[in-house]
Amino acid sequence: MSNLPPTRDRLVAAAALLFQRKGYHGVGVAEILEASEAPKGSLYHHFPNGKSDLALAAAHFAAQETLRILDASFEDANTARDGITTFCYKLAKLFTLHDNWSGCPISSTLFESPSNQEFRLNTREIFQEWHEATKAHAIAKGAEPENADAMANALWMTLQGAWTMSRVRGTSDPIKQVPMLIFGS
Amino acid sequence: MSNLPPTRDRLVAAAALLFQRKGYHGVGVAEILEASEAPKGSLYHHFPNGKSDLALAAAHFAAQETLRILDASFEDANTARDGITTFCYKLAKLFTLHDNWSGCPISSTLFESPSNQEFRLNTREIFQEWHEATKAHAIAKGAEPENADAMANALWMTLQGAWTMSRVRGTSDPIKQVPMLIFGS
Amino acid sequence: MSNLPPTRDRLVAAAALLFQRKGYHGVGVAEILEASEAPKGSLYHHFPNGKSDLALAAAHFAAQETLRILDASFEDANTARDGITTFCYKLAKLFTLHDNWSGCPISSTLFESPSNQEFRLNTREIFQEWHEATKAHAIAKGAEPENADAMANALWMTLQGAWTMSRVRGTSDPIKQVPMLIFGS
Amino acid sequence: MSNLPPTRDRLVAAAALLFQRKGYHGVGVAEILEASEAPKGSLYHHFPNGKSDLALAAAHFAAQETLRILDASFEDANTARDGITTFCYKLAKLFTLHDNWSGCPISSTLFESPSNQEFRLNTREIFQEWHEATKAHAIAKGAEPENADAMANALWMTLQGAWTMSRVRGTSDPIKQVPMLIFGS
DNA sequence: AATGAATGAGCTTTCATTCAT
DNA sequence: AATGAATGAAAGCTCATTCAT
Repeated sequence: MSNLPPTRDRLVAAAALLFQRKGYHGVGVAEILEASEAPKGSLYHHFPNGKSDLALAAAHFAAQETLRILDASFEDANTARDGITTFCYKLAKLFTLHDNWSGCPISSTLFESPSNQEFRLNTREIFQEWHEATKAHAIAKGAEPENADAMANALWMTLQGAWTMSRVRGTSDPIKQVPMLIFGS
Repeated sequence: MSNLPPTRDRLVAAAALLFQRKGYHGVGVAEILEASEAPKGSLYHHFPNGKSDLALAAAHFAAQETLRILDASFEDANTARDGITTFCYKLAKLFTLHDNWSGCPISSTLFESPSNQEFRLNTREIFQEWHEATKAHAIAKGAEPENADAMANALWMTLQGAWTMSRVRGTSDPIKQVPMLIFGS
Repeated sequence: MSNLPPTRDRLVAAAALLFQRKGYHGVGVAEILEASEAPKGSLYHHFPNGKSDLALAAAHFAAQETLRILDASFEDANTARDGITTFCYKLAKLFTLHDNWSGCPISSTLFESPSNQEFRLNTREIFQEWHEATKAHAIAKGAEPENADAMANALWMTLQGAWTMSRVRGTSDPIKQVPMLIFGS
Repeated sequence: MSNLPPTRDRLVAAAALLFQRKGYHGVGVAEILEASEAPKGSLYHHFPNGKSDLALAAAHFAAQETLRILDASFEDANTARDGITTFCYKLAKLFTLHDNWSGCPISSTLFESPSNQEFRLNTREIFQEWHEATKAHAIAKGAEPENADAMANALWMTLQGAWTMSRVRGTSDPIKQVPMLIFGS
């Protein structure tokens, strides 16, 4: 009867997309329910703590997606710089696909209220994973460990700024500028 | 003759602070009213379109504050790098004063605003002003125009990322790293 | 199986009564909620568009009630005039029961509705039903089709005026005058 | 400097028009102020009791206008029927000019809430004036006093219904039907 | 595992009015 | 006679969540 993925998965995927575009407080549960074609009562069946549980699941889901893109970017790369450059161009393409609006999937989803310590901790954990993965890829492509660490740090910091700037300017150009900013022209 | 009625000013200042910390949707009008000690009906007298109007006014107010800090940072600077470094340290200090939480006063305030289009227009305008002011200061301190432009671009992009990272990590370290990231160690 | 949830029914019945007496803008949702002993959130569960949706439902509910009174009035009538006269007296009695105030249940409810266009569509539909039912009854009691049509037209137009006049004068006399006005003394 | 009528007159005229179209509760004081280009604070200068005072003034203003139209209609009439027919056609024309929407200027303005005894009394008074004027005109054109009284009664009752029906159907036809309904074809 | 009606606190906004000048 | 800023009660509505089935 249904080729759709299970309800839980649909909820997570829809939530990830919506939170990334409109922020945690900018999306209502009703909107997520409608977008995922999930029945009204099922959210609290799968996520007993409701919206915040769902946001955490959505953030971790999006984090994995991002890691997959990172891995793919380094697959055929000769150098760390190559891998990072490919990664940024893939993100730029995604940004354009998402109507030139969606930002960092994690900070958009989990980061609107200072009082939520759990959100902050999850964000740190995810950013740490991203950092480690990037560093490992750089080392695998021949970078010195110390250098690889600085590179990963510069990448993710600059990328955060680029996501913001791309949203403001309505173009993916800032995201594409990231490699130049961190490696020099 | 040019001094606005205090109520309006109080509303704008309170809104700027709150939006910067909690985001547009994270702050209710009741909270702003309470913080500014303004009666409920006054908001709509001064800002007929309500919360979104107030957010715009708050963003422009915060933008001017930021410009003042920039100007002060360059006052006693010998070089462009000096001025930018001082500016980042002043922002880092402010960040710490604000409970290690508040981010870019503009994107925090306007990012989740109902209308993306209006947000973009106003934010671009403000960022453009910041860019031009920075560039002018750099040139005044002896930088080549072309170089000054690149410097301003790198500053504001990296700073956006640093604001986000500082919020995530709960420390002003990322903001302090900005000069190193854009000028090299 | 076909009995709607009581909450929805209570809302509609209470709204019909209140709108008929005080008009669309003269009744607040809080008043309807209180009269129907329904919790605040239920209204928007059953009527997603809120007050205006409820007013439409209330108008259609009241229209059916009115049709039932019309049918009952013609049940034991020998002639069309008899049926119409009985109908007017029944309405006059209801008017008195309702504190000499309530007017046409449809125009009272929908006249000030936000959208003139939607009001017109729904009111025309209801008035058409009333007209057809009246005409059919008249024919069933032996009236010529052409004559029955004119009779129905005269009845409903005059009755509208009588409802207004009765409200102004605070007495059901104008409603009782209707048969005389349309048939002659 | 200004060819505009005095502020008070502009307020009354604007209010009369707006109330006639949207009802007492359907019009806010802000809307009236804007339509009459009156300064914000002047309403309570001219009408110490505010909106309700203004509505009474607007109703009496509209009542005089209507009387003027009635007088004009009888000026060149040979019979009472002629005068009434002309009057109805003039009103039908006005109805069309007012976007096929505005109803009886008095009941629209003063008649939305049962609790307002003052409004009800003023409406009765105005309707009485209309009735007397009509009766006097009919007698002047040769009608028997008793007949003239019945005629006036039928006119105003049917006209109230016709105003409602015209609004519902979006055409002035019901108003034009009035003479036929009260005099026969 | 799944459902949709029910819930009431809280939201932004509109309202007619009052005040100081 | 005239002004516009100030006012807070009340408006309609949205929200994330809970409940009975």
